[in-house]
Amino acid sequence: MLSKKTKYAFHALTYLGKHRDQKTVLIHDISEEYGISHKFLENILLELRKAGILGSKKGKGGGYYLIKEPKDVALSKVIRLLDGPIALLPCVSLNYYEPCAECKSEALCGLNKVMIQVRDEMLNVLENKSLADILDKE
Amino acid sequence: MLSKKTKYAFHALTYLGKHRDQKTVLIHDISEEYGISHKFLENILLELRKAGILGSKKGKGGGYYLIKEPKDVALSKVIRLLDGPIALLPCVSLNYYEPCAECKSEALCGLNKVMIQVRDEMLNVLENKSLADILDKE
DNA sequence: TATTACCCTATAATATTTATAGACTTTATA
DNA sequence: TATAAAGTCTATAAATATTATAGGGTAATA
Repeated sequence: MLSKKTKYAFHALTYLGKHRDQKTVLIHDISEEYGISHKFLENILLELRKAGILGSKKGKGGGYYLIKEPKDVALSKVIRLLDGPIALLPCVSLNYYEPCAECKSEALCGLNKVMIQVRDEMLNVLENKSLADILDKE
Repeated sequence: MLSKKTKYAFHALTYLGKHRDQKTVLIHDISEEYGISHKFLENILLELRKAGILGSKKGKGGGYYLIKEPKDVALSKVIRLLDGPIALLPCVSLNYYEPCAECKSEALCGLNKVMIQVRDEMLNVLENKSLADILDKE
């Protein structure tokens, strides 16, 4: 399951996407809208900014804004950023690969093979759907 | 990511699948083979038994054995049993449905729609692949 | 009837996730 | 230029979930 962090990130991005006409949006406004702790959200937005998805402006009149086109923000990117691997096993993760501790041989592991399929099916959706697809439906 | 519990369950099932010729297999043998804590594994096997996947026999000469054909043990069943929902959001889970706390309207939620797609793609593999597919490759 | 091996519940240890705190920097504007 | 607004950053606390252990109970076998 996606963590709250990731869900909150999607909510924030949706809100920012809907308010692209404004120069900036306050953390406060987003946290109010979804009932998210201001400080918790702060950390999330910071990560999104460091990843180049959001921009920010300090000081009075400041806030956050989308720096990318919604269509260029793949859902997979957001999930990986906040939650880490999308794959169900570390040994089939493209971005966070690690061998499985108890596994003797990846080549001979039947689970490994199936989980590669699952991963690819998931990515097929998550890499090709973007913030734009979410915004469309709201 | 799958929990250790689920991974251990798959290992145990694989081991039991490979030793179907024997009447029973000791917890001990499985825990040795994969370096899993005996007691931890015990709880897992118990759950698999309660779910009707394994049978057991008490006393001397006892142990566990597969009660179903490997092809009839869908991977999705094992994951749901030990890990809970396969879906990435509670609001799109078929077996563990819950509304999302911060979500105002499921019908208007863009994430909801995409995550249904992801779930279906995952299930497309996990419902149709079984223990038999894992055994094949080992 | 002694021994083996699973049954079951409770609890402890650890790790992860979620949330909070507080001091700091930048910016607008009165 | 003083003040208040708003994001920055790091640390830590609280809550929750996962992983592991403990120990007595029950059934089967020889």
